[in-house]
Amino acid sequence: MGKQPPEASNGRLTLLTLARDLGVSRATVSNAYNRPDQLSPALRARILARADELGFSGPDPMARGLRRGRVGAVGVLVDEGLSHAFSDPTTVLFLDGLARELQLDGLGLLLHAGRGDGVMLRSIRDAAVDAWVVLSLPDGHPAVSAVRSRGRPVVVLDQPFLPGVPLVGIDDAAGGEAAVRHLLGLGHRRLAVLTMPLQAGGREGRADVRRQQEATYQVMTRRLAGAAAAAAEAGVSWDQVTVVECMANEPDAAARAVAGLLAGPGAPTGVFACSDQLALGVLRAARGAGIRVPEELSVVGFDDSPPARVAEPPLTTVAQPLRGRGRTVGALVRALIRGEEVSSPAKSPVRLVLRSSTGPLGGRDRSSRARA
Amino acid sequence: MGKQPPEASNGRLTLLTLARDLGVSRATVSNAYNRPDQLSPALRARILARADELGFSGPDPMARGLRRGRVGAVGVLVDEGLSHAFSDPTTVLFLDGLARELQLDGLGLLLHAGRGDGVMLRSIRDAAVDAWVVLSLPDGHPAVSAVRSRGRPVVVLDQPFLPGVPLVGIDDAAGGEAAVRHLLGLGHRRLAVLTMPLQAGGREGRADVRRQQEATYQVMTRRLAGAAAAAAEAGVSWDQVTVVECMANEPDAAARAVAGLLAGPGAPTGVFACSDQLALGVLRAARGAGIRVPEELSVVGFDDSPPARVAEPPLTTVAQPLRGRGRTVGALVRALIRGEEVSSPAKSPVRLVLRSSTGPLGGRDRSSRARA
DNA sequence: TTGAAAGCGATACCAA
DNA sequence: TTGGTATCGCTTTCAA
Repeated sequence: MGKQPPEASNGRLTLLTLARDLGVSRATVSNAYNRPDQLSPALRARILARADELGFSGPDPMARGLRRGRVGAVGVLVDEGLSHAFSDPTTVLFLDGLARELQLDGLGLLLHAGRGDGVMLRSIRDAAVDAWVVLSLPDGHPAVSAVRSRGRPVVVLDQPFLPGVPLVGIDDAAGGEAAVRHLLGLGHRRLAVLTMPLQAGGREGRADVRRQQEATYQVMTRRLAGAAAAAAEAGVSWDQVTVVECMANEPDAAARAVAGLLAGPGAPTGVFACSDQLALGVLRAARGAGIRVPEELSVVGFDDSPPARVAEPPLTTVAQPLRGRGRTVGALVRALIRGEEVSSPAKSPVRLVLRSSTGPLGGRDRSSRARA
Repeated sequence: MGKQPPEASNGRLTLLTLARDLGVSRATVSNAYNRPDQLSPALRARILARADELGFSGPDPMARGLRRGRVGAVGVLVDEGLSHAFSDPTTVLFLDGLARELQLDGLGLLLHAGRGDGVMLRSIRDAAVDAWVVLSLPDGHPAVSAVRSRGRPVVVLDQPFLPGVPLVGIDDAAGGEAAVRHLLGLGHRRLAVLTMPLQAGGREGRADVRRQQEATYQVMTRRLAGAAAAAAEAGVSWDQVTVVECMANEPDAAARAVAGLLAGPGAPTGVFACSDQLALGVLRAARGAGIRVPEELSVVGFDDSPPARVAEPPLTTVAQPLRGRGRTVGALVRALIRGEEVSSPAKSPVRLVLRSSTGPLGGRDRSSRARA
């Protein structure tokens, strides 16, 4: 007796408390929860029943986690605040796919949002997780190195590229190229490209080539490169293409950013927005300015998110698998946690979906466009 | 020596490894991380620097969690899938407020979504969290009891009511009442009320009084009760009010649910939708049917979510603090984790926000409404 | 099928 | 200011 731990000295219920109560060893109780095959069904039932009576809800997750080396949670790093992230249907669908896949192994999602300030870094350092998912963060985001130093598996969505870390991405360049080629094919020559923030803390307005090259969001770099390639192919100089950066990946930001552009002289007749969110903003701005789409203005989006389908008019856009990428990332994470080696899967192909937000140049009456 | 643990036998880096390397005790290293005031700045700097060199990213969260009895995470229970939950701006803003508040104590959010199936219950049982937030779940949702039995603090948003568990809610009845009274005040007598699902797994279509009473989403019960009270006050029998239940709290579901209603004879001239999401669906359906709002149809929403402001026309709606409720819940959770006693705060007041989706009966030409 | 004992890695007393 | 030591609650060989 003397050697035995004090009887629930704590008041808290533990495996041991329960074992004592039932007159069995803790190992047996543990097995009742973790290895049903290691004891008789009858005994197991008795244990579980008694546990329920006593209000014992199973082994303490922390202790079990320490012992087993796994907690059953995956940390997810998202840019900016939660409301920012979740206001983007693209992210939401990704997370949904990810959550579903991870649930297969009973893994939960631990969200970490922020710009990489001290608080965020601390909470990354202290988070009890088995692996990490980096959700499209810019180069140099402090959270990324914080996560890497934790020494657990990491999977990156889209960006940043990290040597030795599996990355799930798409062919962004091909997407940008397809979008712009489509506009050019319709006869448009006065083009504008709308980008999400090119660096942490976006800047609104024209982005010159230098700003484009300094982008820390590689996804943007690649889509722009694709767009430029398509332009070059058609003999359109990239300098003639107006590249406008938005403050955020939100319709409002895009609407604000293009308002002046659409109204001015020499306004573009074709716009490639690097996300559907931005494209929706362009549609809104056009509507506000009385510009008809697609008769007077063609708009191409990117993502093929649900709102693209119900937009007015429905958006021509570059489709990428949204929920599917979540599942892909989830599968990689699961494999890594199991200790398997994995490498980045091939980039998902993209596909231009034609809807009614694009049309031939001068498809109808363009005179109403004359203003000022 | 003999008694000392093996030298990093594991290969893994621990406090002890580092302590040995530096020739100090583990307590000192621990203090370097957790109690800077317990050692000289110089020593602390030396320890941290060496840790960085060695790639030691701080104390193991699980071990620390076990020892301290806290992990630094809060479990959040949401209905249905993540994509469902996040497609509702109301939820997103709530989570944003919650996350911000919890971040003050370095607490992360561990998401648990689902209908309460075995997988969800298991992951609740195994989740390492310090407290729980229940996000508007119906009575009898299995996850709720799973969470309670975990014996950690719980805070409920809106529903279900649990004795002894703090709940943050609003005056739903007053909201419903204000909405319907407003419609009645404008002269509307042919009314319809649109509800979110009344039970887990909604049903689309007319909800008779019995169905209304059997609702397991108490929030709906209360809003309907408020609406009924306003009707009674104006001498309108509740039987004359068409109550339609939607399959989900989404515009599409609402649009589907009311399509027939708006077209038919004796169509309502005033609709109270129990959420902005639903109200947006009504606007869409009306537009699709060529019914002008507010000239031919008045629509009141609930929540005052961001889309309500930019809707066409902007929605008259019952405003409730969205992000603010997240902060409130977060503050309660923090207090509970600190071991303080808390009780439910007073219900937030609601306030009817008048915009342009409502107007007097027959405000303009109603003849165009004649059909069939 | 069951039980005893050895850690998992860290924290927080209490001495020194 | 620093170091020893008990303990947090559980899982998992290994014997019985």
